[in-house]
Amino acid sequence: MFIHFKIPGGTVVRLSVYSRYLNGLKRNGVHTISSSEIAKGVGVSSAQVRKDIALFGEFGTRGVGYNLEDLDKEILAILGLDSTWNVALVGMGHLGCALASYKSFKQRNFNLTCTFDNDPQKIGKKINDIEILSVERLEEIVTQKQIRIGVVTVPSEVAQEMTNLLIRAGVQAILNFAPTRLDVPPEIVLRNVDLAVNLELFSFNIK
Amino acid sequence: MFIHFKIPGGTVVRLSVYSRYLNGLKRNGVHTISSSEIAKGVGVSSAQVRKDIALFGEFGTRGVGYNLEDLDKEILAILGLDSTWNVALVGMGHLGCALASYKSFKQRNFNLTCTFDNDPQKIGKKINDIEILSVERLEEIVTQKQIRIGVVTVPSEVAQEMTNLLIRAGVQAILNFAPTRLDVPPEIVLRNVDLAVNLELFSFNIK
DNA sequence: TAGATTGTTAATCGATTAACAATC
DNA sequence: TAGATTGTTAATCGATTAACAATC
Repeated sequence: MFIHFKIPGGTVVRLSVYSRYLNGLKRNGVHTISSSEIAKGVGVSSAQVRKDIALFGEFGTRGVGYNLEDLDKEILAILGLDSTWNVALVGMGHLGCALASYKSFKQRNFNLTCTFDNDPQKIGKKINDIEILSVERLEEIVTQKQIRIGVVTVPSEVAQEMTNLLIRAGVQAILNFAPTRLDVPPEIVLRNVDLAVNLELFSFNIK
Repeated sequence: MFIHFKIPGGTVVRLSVYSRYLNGLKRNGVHTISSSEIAKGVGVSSAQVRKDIALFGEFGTRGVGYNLEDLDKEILAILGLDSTWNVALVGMGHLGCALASYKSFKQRNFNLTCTFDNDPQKIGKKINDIEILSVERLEEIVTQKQIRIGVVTVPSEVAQEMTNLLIRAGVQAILNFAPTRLDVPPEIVLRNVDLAVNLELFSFNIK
């Protein structure tokens, strides 16, 4: 699929939401679903649903709706979830362990291939069947396994260093949980998950 | 401060970012800062910085810039971070423990007052000086301590049940990490942190 | 006064919503 | 044919950017 125009960021987030909603429905033997049913299920307008989907092609039938299974497959393909993605995780503290045991990842075709830490106490142990390896071997192994996505759950002080290692090993996207600004070359896709910001939106809203 | 017009959601997120940037600067003895310096520091346009700030009042001096300390205090007050917020956390698995040890919360005036779990093995233990209590006591204690913010880090199956308990106990805002849609009354502020969505944005972007 | 930078208005841009022709 | 629902266009809404008068 070649998309040569700009897709709004919001559309991609919503497609991800639609996708999980459709996944949850499938087992009930439903075969057809309308944009307004999806809209109701996830809390957006039906026009929004149709617009988001129609950006990528004509997947529905006028007067009828969308075939559930087809639509599900199409959206998975749009999101790139029709093939497996290998992921490397650096920093096996509490947050790293939490992510390593997170079942939704595997369900959605993300394969946590290897995890790293620098604590000799942790190296060699297994979390969820994945061995914790020494960061000394990070570059070698991530390169060798051609991993394209890295997750950084180390303390802020070493986050940049670990990021550099991941980039040298060839990852293209980095999900950063350390509360610090990372410097990455423009071709690397960086997303920061800031847990503090969520609470600050609350204090603003309910103060 | 009474704000009687609508504040864009993006503005609040950016104020939170400006605030942490200003906090990081203070020690260097800088007294004045311009919108373009802030803009450069956090990666937005200077017009955006001025617009965001000016929504709440005239905090700068034309021809000069903003007084660093004053601006810092004003933004903290806007975000409601000039007073302490008590927070209750339900579910002391890996993610709960990770959040309980997260230092930025305390730094930003969020006080993790109590944590709950239903595992007898965990109840009574301490994480970061905070005792883990039985969920049976949740309603009683959250009510008594007048806690207004709840964080849900339990498995999806019990997330709604724990949410109901928190709401009955009087919390006004809920931060949900369980990958499930929660039903809450309209007056409750709900935010969902979806860890899977971040990876799906990657697979879309780099596929 | 000349230089700098805010606060604000107007212009631009982009995203959402409404409406409806096309079509099953 | 009548009823339903998509795909798409046009209208609306909101947020960002550009520009500049006000002011130190």
